[in-house]
Amino acid sequence: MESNSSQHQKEPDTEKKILTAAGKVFMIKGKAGTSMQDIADEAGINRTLLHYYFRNKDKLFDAIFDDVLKKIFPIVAKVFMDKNPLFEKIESFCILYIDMLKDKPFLPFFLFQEIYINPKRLVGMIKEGGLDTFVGRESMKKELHQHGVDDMDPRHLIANLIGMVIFPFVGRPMFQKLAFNDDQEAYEIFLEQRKKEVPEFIKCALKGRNISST
Amino acid sequence: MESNSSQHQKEPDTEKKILTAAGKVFMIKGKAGTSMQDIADEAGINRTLLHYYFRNKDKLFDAIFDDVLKKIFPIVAKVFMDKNPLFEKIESFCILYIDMLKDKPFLPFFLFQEIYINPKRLVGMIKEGGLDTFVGRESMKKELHQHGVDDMDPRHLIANLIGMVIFPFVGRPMFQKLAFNDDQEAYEIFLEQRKKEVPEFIKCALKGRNISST
DNA sequence: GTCTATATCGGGATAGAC
DNA sequence: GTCTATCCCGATATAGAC
Repeated sequence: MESNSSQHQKEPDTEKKILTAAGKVFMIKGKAGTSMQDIADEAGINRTLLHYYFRNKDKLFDAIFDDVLKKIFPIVAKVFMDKNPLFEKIESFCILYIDMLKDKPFLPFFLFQEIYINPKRLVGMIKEGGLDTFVGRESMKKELHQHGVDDMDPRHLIANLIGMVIFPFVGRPMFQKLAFNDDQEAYEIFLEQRKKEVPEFIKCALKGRNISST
Repeated sequence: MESNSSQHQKEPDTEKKILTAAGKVFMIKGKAGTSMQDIADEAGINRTLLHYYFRNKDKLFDAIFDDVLKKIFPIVAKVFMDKNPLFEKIESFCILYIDMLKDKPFLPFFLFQEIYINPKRLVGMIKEGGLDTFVGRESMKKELHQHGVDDMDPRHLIANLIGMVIFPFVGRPMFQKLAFNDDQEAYEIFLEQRKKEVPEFIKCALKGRNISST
């Protein structure tokens, strides 16, 4: 019988509520800028419960950070590991990544910031993720060659791709204000458009480059 | 005579040292993550001097932030305001921006973060900068038209441009590790290459798009 | 598991001597 | 202008009652 637990709120899962709240607040305010109280407020619970479940702030942050990595790595890896044709990979990357960022816009931000401050994390991260060296670069070069592009380091292509996808999210407040007069709705549409716009841009760039060199 | 000041270290300018140190530390650790002691250590001075010169942490941060804005705005504005041909604007933007970021790699980071946390700043910022509404968009559309591109919102072009330029800096630790096996030197070269690579990529993209639609 | 009360510490800020 | 000493508060963290 668990009828006696009815008074205890029987919250669907306090731990889960904490993780959700912490993820949200940490992402926006950063680790240092976030207090345990902030998280407790966001979760609607007592502050000391955070310690009960996660011992201390560091541990809680780590839990969030690991979680974030688990979500983002498979997506990034897709571009390098997949066996699909180049443009298909790029397209699916854009869709996946943009959808994820719509859900968690601060994610790249959060990631990059923490790694800047604490680069050690990167080492363990990579070993766990099994991305020890950068596989797939040679194969990408080959793919570019098949499209008639021989004079481009694939890493430039990767940087271009990721940069184009990420920017509207990390720079959102500024860009939305300056370029969209703070029209939220228009910006949402813009973000959605980029799922097609970015792959198209890349496709044209590679095609244009190809033609120019013949 | 100022011979009597010889004991006093006669520092070339304490205030300047503070600004330099604060700029560095704030950018890397963020406002919340930086303590006054951190800055004092970086500057090699006593902590209370920071208060003597800037009263409190907020004021010191504001001084840094304003300074950053003054540097970055003219560069960004250049893309929209200039009367040069489109590709020249893009090229000079890339060179200016990349050179600046080589000097202050955390700058976009720092900017975006602060604006995310404190969007109010944006308002005052824009009014000071005189960028009230987004001028230059129509003229950009015209320019694109001259290049045979009619089906592209110039804002996508802007987002692409800025994203491509910024990413290698904000994502540096991760990207350098994953794509360059942490080879610092190779990465510097890569960054330098992007001054040509990005404009070239854009040029080809627009050309490719143009041809495809004819 | 959840709460209240409390210990402890670090960081911001000021006063005042030099 | 620069330093030491000190105040104060906010935030982490723990102990212990329920």
